[in-house]
Formats: sequence, structure tokens, C-alpha cells
Amino acid sequence: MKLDLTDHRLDSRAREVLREIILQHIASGEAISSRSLSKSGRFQLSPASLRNVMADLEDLGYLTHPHTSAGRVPTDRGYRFFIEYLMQQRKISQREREVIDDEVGHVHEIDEVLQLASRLVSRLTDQVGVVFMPTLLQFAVRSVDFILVGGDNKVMCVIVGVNGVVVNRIVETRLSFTREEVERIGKYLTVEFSGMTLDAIRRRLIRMTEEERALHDQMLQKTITLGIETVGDVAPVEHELYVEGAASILTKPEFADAAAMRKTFLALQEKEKLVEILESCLSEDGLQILIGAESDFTQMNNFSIIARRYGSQAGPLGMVGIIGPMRMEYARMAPLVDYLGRALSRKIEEQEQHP
Amino acid sequence: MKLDLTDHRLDSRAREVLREIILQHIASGEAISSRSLSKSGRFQLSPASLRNVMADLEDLGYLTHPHTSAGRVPTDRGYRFFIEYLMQQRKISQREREVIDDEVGHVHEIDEVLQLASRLVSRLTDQVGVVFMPTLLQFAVRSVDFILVGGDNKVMCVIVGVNGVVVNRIVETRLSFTREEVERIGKYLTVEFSGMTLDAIRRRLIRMTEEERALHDQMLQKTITLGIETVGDVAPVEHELYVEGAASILTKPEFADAAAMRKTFLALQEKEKLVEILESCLSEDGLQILIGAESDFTQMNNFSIIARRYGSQAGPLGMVGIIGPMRMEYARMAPLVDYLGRALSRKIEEQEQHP
DNA sequence: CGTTGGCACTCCTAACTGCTGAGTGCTGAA
DNA sequence: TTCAGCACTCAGCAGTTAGGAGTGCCAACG
Repeated sequence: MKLDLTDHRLDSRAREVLREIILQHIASGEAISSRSLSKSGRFQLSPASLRNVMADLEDLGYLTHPHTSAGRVPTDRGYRFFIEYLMQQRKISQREREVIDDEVGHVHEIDEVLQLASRLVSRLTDQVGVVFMPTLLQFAVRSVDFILVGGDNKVMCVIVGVNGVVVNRIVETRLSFTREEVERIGKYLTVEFSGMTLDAIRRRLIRMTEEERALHDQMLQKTITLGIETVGDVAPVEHELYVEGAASILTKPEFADAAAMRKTFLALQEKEKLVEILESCLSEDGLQILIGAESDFTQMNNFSIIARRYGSQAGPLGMVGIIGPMRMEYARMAPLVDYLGRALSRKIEEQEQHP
Repeated sequence: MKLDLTDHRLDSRAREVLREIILQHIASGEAISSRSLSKSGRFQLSPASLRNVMADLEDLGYLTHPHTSAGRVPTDRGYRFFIEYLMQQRKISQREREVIDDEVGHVHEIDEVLQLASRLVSRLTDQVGVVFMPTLLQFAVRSVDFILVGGDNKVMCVIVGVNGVVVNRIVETRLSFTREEVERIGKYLTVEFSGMTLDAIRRRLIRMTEEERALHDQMLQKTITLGIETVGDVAPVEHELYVEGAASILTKPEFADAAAMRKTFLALQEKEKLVEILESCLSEDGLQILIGAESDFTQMNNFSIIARRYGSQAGPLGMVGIIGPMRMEYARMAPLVDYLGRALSRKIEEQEQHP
């Protein structure tokens, strides 16, 4: 699947032409004609000569024709080559950096990461923002605290991970507790389970219920019950996905007609598929760009995804990124997403180091 | 603005015709012709006679014509009359009741109310769900707790209202605290400020900073600082609005063309305007139905809003409801929203009584 | 041999046409 | 009061045409 790095069949002029076509297409959304290319002034060539070059690029699979009398449009492969070898990443601007730092700075709880996309998308791009957080099964715990928040059985559980990430849940337990009890249980669990993953804690708690000792020690029983109902229940949370800003793509010319619009929205609603795509990217570090059909999701034919993993050395926490039409401004979006992923990771790592 | 209750100009036959037209239109989305009305069998009249009745209804402003050779379509006024006098509310079904009770039961924290709409909308209707929560300025506090969640200055603040509603925020404070300190401060604030509103607490804290005593008592100073940074900061939170399920309206025939679709999405994005509309409903109890232009929001011309206040005797907390095309199934949606609002309020009142 | 102007060809698009069917309004008779 | 009949209106569709944008290819030119 990997493209020949150099593709010796393309001389430097052909590359320049491909690059110019893609840039123009990204800017306008239209198919690019030999004449408009010639007029752009980038080449001292007549339309006829450019037609020859374009025909070659088409033969090699970098361009297509919507129909005979239309200009050329880049293919997936064309975009891929562009991104890999022709694109000059624009530096992220001061303002963009500030906006990202600002928003990332406001994220305190893990659930809040999910809303990050929405705000950033509206402040920086007009694409669709996506944040994905896999299950917390591998989430290593630093501390557990409980607070009674109503009655004697409504308990808020606040779990802080070794990476400084905070999760909280409120549950109504079967048993009754006093303020002092839940406090004590929190301290006990923190000491006992510090460093373990939620998954391990869960299994350990369940094993403890089977031990004889638990049957007799009432306090221990209460501890285990509360632990299972709260800490043990956080882990099996679904993969969480947040998609935001979908309305923005309405303004793009490629979604001018109702059918395309509808198709797009339905595709974005299929969160399972998106989760699958993002999950498959989770194993690799660095910025990931998926173009059109590369993502293997037929309904996303005309879309590209730019995403990046975030997390710490302790392990990845999820993916952030954007989805947009294939002809998006990669040169601007790629550094943005890259910086966002790094900023999030940096923040998490800082928290890890200064507990 | 209020309609003549009886409108003596409408005899019982005209009413029946209006009712049938609206029901048919709601079901099909099409303009209703005299012939199809006659064929429906509800009336023993020829199309020609029905045309006379329909012409009368049009003169009185209950129906219109998209164009000469089209059938009749209800006007805002027609819908209003229908809802007020002609509609037979369908009883809410067992299943619907269960779904609502189930979802409401899962709401523990106030921020979670906002997501309620999204889940209910997808489980019960294909409309757009809306939840609105005004500022918490009038939120009366029962207890305040703090937990250190990283470093010595990252504090989670958990506030429980007298209505049992839970709010939590994480902030990084300027000062450093120990576990014991934040615990003590929580207990102190709970005792000191119990029953007061966030707004009052905030003002009181600020006043305290000006008192001489605070300058000398270091612990008091820490308490005030933490209080202002957390409790005092929750109140001025923006009005929060949650709109969900927008994609569902794509399937409705009235949004078949791209222009209508785009217009709709843009309207739904204008949250300030929606907030304004919902806020104006907040003063009245009971189910509220706004039809088309009644909401005074030109871009919502073709939409209706069904919403209801939720809260307790202590005061309203916000609005829940749905937005849909004018021709939505009022008979089914109205009781749904009504029950949802009541269920939410009931839950809040229960919590109020059993602290 | 690469470059270029010219020309035929393709195919999209928009505008115009006429036709059809749905639906109304009106009138006059039962 | 009801209703059949008829003239009229109008949206929507199909078919036609003209225009324009682009390409592909060829032959000539430097």
C-alpha cells in the first residue's frame, strides 16, 4: 500500500504541476483546467503543454476527470503524494498556539477533554472536530475519594489517575454510609490500590468478595461494595466519541446538494465506524492523515481525517483530530492537530511529574 | 394576540375539516386537496363542497395555499387553534414512561441534565431535543466539599444544592493547600453558608476580604480565597443550552432541498436566540407550545417548540423540550415533554425532601 | 524533441418550450 | 345546501437547443 517514495516517473515539473493543481483545487473546490493553470503564471507554458503533463499525471493515477470536458481533480493518491512530498506545512501562528494552550489549560477532568474539540473547532477551523477516548481499563489510579452528595447512599466518587487525569461519577449505592465512613473508605482504597489499573482493581475487588474474611468484617464488606459500585464501574465505560461542528460543512461547495449533505450527516452519525477508524490509529504515534477511501469507510469517500494520539509515556489516552472534505487545507490543519495533540500530552505529562 | 376562544365563525363542520386537514398534513407533509379530504371518508361530502369550507377557513386565516393549484396547508394560526381546541392528546405509553423514568433516574449531576435531551430524543422521538439551564445565581447551597486532585493547588469543589442538585468544578488556586486544610474549609463553608444562594455567598466572600480580621488570620484568608475561586466562580456561568439530534430532521420531506436544510442548521446554531426564547418561557409553569413565527425568531418560521419548565418549589432550574417542524405530532409530543418536565421536577423535589 | 496553436469532439449547463396533471373557483342546477 | 361541470392556474417534467468549457490530438515551429 505504501507509495514509492520517489516515484521516478515524475520529473520535477510534473510535481510542480501536481502541487499547483492541488493547491488551486483546495482553494476553489473546482476542477482545474489547463488554461487556468497556465494563467496562474507559475509556469511559462501554454495550456497545450500543460495538458500533456496533466495527461501523464492522470495516467499515473494522481489526477482524474469527472467527465470529458471537465478540468482535473486530484485522486486520493494525488493527495497522498502531495501530503507526503509536496506540501509545505505552514507554521502554526501565534494566535492559534495561544488558543490551543488556552483551551487545553481549561481541561481538568477527563470528561472535559471530549468537549475540547467543539470549542477549538469553532475557534480555529471550520472543519468537524473529533475527540475519541478509549475505555479507561488501563487507567492507573493514584487516589480515590468519596463525598456524600445527598441522602446516605448517594456518593460521588473522584478518581485521580497517575497521569493526573480526573474522573468522577455519582452513584446510588445499595448500602448506607456516613460521612466518616466514605472518607475512611476513600483513604483505604487509595492506599490499597494506588498504582493499579481500574481493570485490575475491579478484578481484585470481585475476588475479595469471594474471600471468607469479607463475610465477617462488616466494614470491609461496605468498602468492597462501594468500591465495586463506583471504581469498578468506571472502567467498562464505552469508548467515548465526541463529534462537533458538523453544521460547518454545510457551507462547503461540495455539499451544495441535498443528497451529499444528507449522506455526510449520516456518515458522521455512524460513530461506531468512526471509533473503529480512530482506534486503529491509536497504536501509532505521530500525526496521522487518512485520505478518502484510505480509511476504508465507504461513506467517508470524500473525507479526510487528520488525527493525533494524546496521552503520556504511561500509555495513550485517546485521539484528537478533525474531519473535513478531502480538499481541506492540510498545510494549515496538520500542524494545528499536531500541536493540539502535543499540548494535551504535554499537559498530562506535567501532571504526572508533579503529583 | 390571544385567539377568540370559541371563534363562533367556525361551525362544528368547519372545525372537523380543519382538524382533518391538519392531521393529514402532519402525517404526510403534503398540501391537502379537497379531493383527498373527500376520499378520506371522514365526511360525506363531495370535493366541491369541501372546497367551499376550505375557502372559508382560508378567509379566516387558518389555512393557506402555497400556490393556486396546490392543496391547503395550515397556518400558524391554524395550528394554534388545533392545539388549543381540536387536538386530542394521546396518552403517554407505558414504554415512553419507562424510558423517561429510566433516563431521569440516571441524572445525578446538574451538568448531566444537559445530556438528557440527547439520549431521550434518540430513544423516543425523531425531533431535535433541547435542554436549557439558566445561571445558577439563585442556586441555594446545602453543602460544599473539596478534594485535592493533583499537586497542592488543584482542587475539585463539589457543591450540593438544597434541591439535591450536584455541581462540581475543578480549579487551580493561587495558594497551596493540604488535604486536611481543604477538608476543614469545606466543613467550615458548609456550616457558614448553608442555605444561601451562590450569588449571596459570592458577595459575602468578597465583603469578607475587605474586613480587617481577614488580613491577620491566615487560615481565614485561605478559606476566603478558595471559596471565591471555586464556589464564587460557579455562579456567573453562562446560560447553558444543549441542542441535540439535529441530523434527524434531514429525513423530513420539508427539508429535502439544500437551501432549507442549510437554513435550518444555521438557525439551530444560533443558540443565543434559542436561549432568549426559552428564557422568556421560564416565568410560566405548564407546558408551552410555540408555533412557527410565534417565537418571534424569523429563522424558525417553520418550526415549533414544545417545552416545559423543570425545577422545584424552591424555584425553576431550566427548560426541557423539543424543536421540530411545525407539522410535528403535537398529540404525541406534548404529553411526552410534559411528562419529562414533571419527572425531572419530581426527582428534584424528592431530593429536596430527603437530604 | 519539446512546445504550441488550431480544431474537432465531448459533455455539462442553462434557458426555453410545450405538455400534463393536480387543484382551485365559480356557476348553475338539483 | 349540495354538488357536478367547466374554465383557469400553475408546478413539474421532458425534450430541445445554444453556449461554453475543456480535452485530445495533430501538425508545425524553433
